[in-house]
Amino acid sequence: MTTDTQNDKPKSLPDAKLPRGFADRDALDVAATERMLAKIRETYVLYGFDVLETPFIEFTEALGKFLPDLDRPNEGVFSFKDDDDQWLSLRYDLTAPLARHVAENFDKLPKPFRSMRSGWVFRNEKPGPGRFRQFMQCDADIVGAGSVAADAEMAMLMADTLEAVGIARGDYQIKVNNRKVLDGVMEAIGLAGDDNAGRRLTVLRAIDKLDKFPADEIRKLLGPGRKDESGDFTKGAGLDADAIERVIQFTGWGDQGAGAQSPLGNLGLTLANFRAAVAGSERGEQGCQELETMAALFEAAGYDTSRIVIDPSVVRGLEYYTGPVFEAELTFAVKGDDGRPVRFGSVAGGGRYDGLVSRFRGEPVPATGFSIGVSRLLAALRLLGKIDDQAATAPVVVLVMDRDQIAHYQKLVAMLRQDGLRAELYLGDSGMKAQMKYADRRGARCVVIQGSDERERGEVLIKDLVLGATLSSAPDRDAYLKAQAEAQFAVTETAMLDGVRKVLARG
RNA sequence: GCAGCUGUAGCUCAGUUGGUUAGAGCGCUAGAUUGUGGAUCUAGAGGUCCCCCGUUCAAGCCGGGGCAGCUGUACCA
Repeated sequence: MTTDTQNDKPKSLPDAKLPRGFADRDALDVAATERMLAKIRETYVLYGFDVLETPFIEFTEALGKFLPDLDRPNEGVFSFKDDDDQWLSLRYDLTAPLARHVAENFDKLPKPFRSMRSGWVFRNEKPGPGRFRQFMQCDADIVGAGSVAADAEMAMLMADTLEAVGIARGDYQIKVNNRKVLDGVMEAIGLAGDDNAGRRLTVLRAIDKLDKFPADEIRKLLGPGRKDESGDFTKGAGLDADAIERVIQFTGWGDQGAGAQSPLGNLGLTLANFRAAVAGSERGEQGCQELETMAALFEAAGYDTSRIVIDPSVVRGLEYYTGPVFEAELTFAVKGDDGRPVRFGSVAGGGRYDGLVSRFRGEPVPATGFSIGVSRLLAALRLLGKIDDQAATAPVVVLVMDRDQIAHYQKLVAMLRQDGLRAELYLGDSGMKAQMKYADRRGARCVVIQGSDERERGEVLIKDLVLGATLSSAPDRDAYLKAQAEAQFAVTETAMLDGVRKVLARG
């Protein structure tokens, strides 16, 4: 705000640019997003969820994102101080606001409470491909249902929703795991207790990277650590060889029929692996039991392993998930503009978070839900060419040949609009050639031209720009004009609507 | 955050061992075409060589420090 700095460089103009991670969205983007959102919402509604809308801004405290031991919000969250010195934040997901809403209105709400929300969320962190600082999510959650039947329903809804937006069966996979199983594995390798909390996190993070790195790289992360290709070093969990192999074994690497790199079709074998890995852990056994129940529900509802699988590499966020977790991934390769494969990560994810509402209320309130990354899903589908970017019907452009006749041109435009045709008058200052160029850029199918000759005869000239474009290879000027005559024709003003419609109907 | 790489026209990039007026292609604007976009030809506009400091008679080029972007990695509700 210092005017001094501005005085130093009086001639410097502000850079017209956006902070990274933010993007403008044009008419095509907006239309495609709205179409996709409509399909997602329709599916959620079918499952009985009610729409809820919450504000972009909440008390930072309500979102629960203060830095540990600091009187300051987490750096990943956009935050500012209000007049009354309270920290406010832009929401970074749609789950924390739901927890606040439920806690605030607990007595009024029917329970279990089925809620869906969609909208922009904000994260102050480094963006990447398919990763923005403002992006759209669409959530569905059930609060007040502790049974894994609710979790199973979430996984099935994820599958149905992805199919509703046009992803074919087989092109996606819903992966399910259970945090209790992971906790059990930690116990089994001797990482129980508060002392080992840090190492447990490191191990879980390493497991989470199974779909990113080969098994040997994971071994390094579980053991001493790993260098990336730029030579940067990541500290490992420091497990001994035995424990490393137990973890790797749990994930199913090297085993047939289970694990991230093996076919996931055999749920029985996967579960058997899990049971072996958590042997001796009560919590781990409970997790296995839950997964088994869910698997039975999937089967009964007709969701086979081509849609929903149990996958040990799914970890999800480390902060609040307490039971089943799920994640949706696209299973086909996506190539970027440069032809290199793009890693998109999961397009949807969620799980059981029994602690989130009880944070506000001292009593246990079970909840489960998931979130679809609408922006990311759209970006992936666009790269695949699966978004039919049908432009909004391009306008008919009425050219201005004689400036003193603007009123009359306006009248022609009004006639088109009254007939329901998207139409506009050229409002710039340039000559006819530039006006044609303008119409071309607008993607207009045709233009309406009226010079003094036509006006005297009470006619307009309608030019088909698409047809006109195909006649560019005329050998000489005469042939060019002659060919052009086929692409443009004169009609009386009263027949203008029919003429324009005729051209538009040419497709 | 950490590491590596890269910053020259709107875009993609050349630019010699440091040397005078920094170039190309594409794009843009206009003319050739009584009043016609896309092709061809011609002309024109457009630059703080990322910023600052230093070395030098002389820096787009060399040195130091910033900043920004890209990639990897970390974190990710």
